[in-house]
Amino acid sequence: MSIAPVRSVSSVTPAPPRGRPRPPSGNAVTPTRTTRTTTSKPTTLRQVARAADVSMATVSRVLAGNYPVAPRTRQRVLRAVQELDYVANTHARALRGHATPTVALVLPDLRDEAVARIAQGVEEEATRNGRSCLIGTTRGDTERERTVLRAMRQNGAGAVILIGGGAQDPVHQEELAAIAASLAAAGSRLVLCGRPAPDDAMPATVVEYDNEGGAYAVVSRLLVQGHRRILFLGPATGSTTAAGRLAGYRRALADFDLPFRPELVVGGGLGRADARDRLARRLVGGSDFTAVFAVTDNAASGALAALREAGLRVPDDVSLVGYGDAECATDLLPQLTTVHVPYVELGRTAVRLALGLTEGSVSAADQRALLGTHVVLRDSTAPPPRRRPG
Amino acid sequence: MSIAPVRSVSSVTPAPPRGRPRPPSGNAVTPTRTTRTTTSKPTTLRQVARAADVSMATVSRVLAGNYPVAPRTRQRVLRAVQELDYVANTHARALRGHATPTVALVLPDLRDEAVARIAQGVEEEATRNGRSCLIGTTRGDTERERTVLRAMRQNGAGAVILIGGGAQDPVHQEELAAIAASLAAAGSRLVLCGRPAPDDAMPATVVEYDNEGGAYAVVSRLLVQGHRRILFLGPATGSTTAAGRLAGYRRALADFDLPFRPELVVGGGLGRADARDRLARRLVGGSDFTAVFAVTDNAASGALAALREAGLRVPDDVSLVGYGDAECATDLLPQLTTVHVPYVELGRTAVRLALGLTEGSVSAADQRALLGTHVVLRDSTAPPPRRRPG
DNA sequence: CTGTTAGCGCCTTCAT
DNA sequence: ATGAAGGCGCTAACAG
Repeated sequence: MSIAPVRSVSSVTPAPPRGRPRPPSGNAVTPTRTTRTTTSKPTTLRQVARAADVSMATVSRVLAGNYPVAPRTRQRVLRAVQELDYVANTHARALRGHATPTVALVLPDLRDEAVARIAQGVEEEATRNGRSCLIGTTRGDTERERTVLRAMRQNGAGAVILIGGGAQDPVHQEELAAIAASLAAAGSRLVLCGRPAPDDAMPATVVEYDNEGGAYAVVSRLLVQGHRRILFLGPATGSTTAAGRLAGYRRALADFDLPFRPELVVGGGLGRADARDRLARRLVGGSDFTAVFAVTDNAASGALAALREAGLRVPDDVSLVGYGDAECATDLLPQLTTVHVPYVELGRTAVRLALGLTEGSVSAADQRALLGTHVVLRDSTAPPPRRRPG
Repeated sequence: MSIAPVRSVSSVTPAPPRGRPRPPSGNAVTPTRTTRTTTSKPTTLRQVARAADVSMATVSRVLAGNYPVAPRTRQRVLRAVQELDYVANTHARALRGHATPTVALVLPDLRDEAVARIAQGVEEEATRNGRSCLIGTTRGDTERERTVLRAMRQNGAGAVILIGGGAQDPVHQEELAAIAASLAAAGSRLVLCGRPAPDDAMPATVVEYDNEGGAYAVVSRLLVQGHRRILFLGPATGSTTAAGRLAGYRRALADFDLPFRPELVVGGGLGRADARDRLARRLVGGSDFTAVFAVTDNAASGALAALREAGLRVPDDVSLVGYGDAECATDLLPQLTTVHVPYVELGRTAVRLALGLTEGSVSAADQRALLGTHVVLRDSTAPPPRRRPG
């Protein structure tokens, strides 16, 4: 309910320049630092060479360290490098063939917890392999997605990892396939991460997690505890993610010889507010279920609120499970039983596959990885009460 | 309590190569796509020129579009470009002076919600200005921080934005200052984001938010409601962030002519678990306060759990406020009154300052921006009960 | 309108 | 052990 009223307290303050003028700063910050205050262009190899009174080749060799150089010359060069604060120009180096291929990461929005986790994994594994990591966001806009992907390709990314490119739009899929092909032709590679492969013909590596299996496991858990009427809270269609979870739900029911009851599918979105509203409406006439399987932890959070408002205790009256093992899962009271998704590892794996670092790797052609999920048992489930509440 | 037991459900599956061999795929993905299946090097301008039977300069001009070219030739060139799937080499272009300077982003961990928000802001503003965005994580390791910063500098970043470089270590600060100077000398710039300037002599731009003011505002709010004994839940020292919030708390008290009572400072960390434990212990002998100011929303979440376990209702018995306006603030029941921090805008501003895009900008030297915070009123506060509970 | 030429900064043979 | 020279792919003068 209460959409937060907002009270402005302090306002934006484009601050004045620092109060006191920078003091002369008695000791130089770094002994060897010269006073190069002018905003100038970076030092070049040639300048270093001149300063050290050697040829450019020698400087290069000293820096590369893969060739014998007289100790005395080396010292001189090194000092000049220090003195001039020389740093090699990456572009020139790349041009010469010594490129450090970049790993490009394209994602909808970093504020999404799952996305952020994958991104963290990607970045870690990328730098672990000496690659730097370029990032671009799309806000879920398919057109922007293509633009960004192309930009990444142009930037010479050695691999492009796409998170959440699961748009159903067939046109977009074709474009994506074209980009993937183009990338492949340039010796790079497209990796789809965290979403099932959209098209079997797309020349892309796919890294996904056992979405359906996780749903199956957590619903089975409820069934084993004795629950027979389990609400599915979330969209039955639309996102492939939700569809997969529904599939797992249904398979679990089938394994227990229980019929699938469409009236136990509530629908709605993946978010908290929607879940809360939908469930609250569903609860007006009392509850005809003993457990709720929410498609996401956020939805579960909403469900918890709705249940509580309806006077139902969790897990005493109704059991509740979520999906994703988000931070909020442990913030809830009771702490939420949920399905853990190895997002960070997903990102790591994506990079490994993209770089061809997988042991026992298959052909250089398309590959695929499926990471396991597992149930995290917390406090939101219990056997169903003797008598149905409500 | 219940540290989640973990049940492994499905395991890691290095999947076999795709089942059916790629079908001939009746229609080519893209009409103009030629079959370049070999993982080769990207097409060069020269190849395009040869294919179109023109000089390299002409191709360049067609692509740049800033020079008249005969329509017929233009067509030929364009087709060749399509045909060969040509993409300009960024490095070569950069070398020639047409560099699109990169914005580098250095941060401890993307999984942190606040960090992710800042990062999102940085990325948005960077691409909005035609810059690509390089990212590197440090895990809070100061040495790694320096390494990453230097790497960014070497990568030719046009600006480097550092999130959370608030380590107290003076040695690190000096190193940082040196890097900042080096960056400045190369025509780039270091922007410290979301943390107060560590050293007044550091040649860096600083973007921060009104940390102390937010604390002052939210505590004032409690005081206005009639609360007189307000618990400060969080570290009193150590992090500058917490220190600033404590300062705001104290100033609010002072403005109400109330003494600062050290026994109302609970201590602990910024996280949820610690807050919960500390507060629970504090509550054994009953509560001697009517409100709690938690330094972070996570801490507030922990506090809520502890209060509930102690049989105290929020806000009926005890009011609770947090800081940061995290996602979880609305997930809690009751929804948490907290201080909103404009993290995304912080990131945006950092980029704008870094790129010198601020209107009415000051000298090119150090600048500083202070963004306002504001209280978000939700449901976790109320006037204190008549009689002190407990 | 188009082609030729000369580098951007670096690395790497090839000569000394 | 060091220097000179050529070229990575591209663009911007300068000719035609």
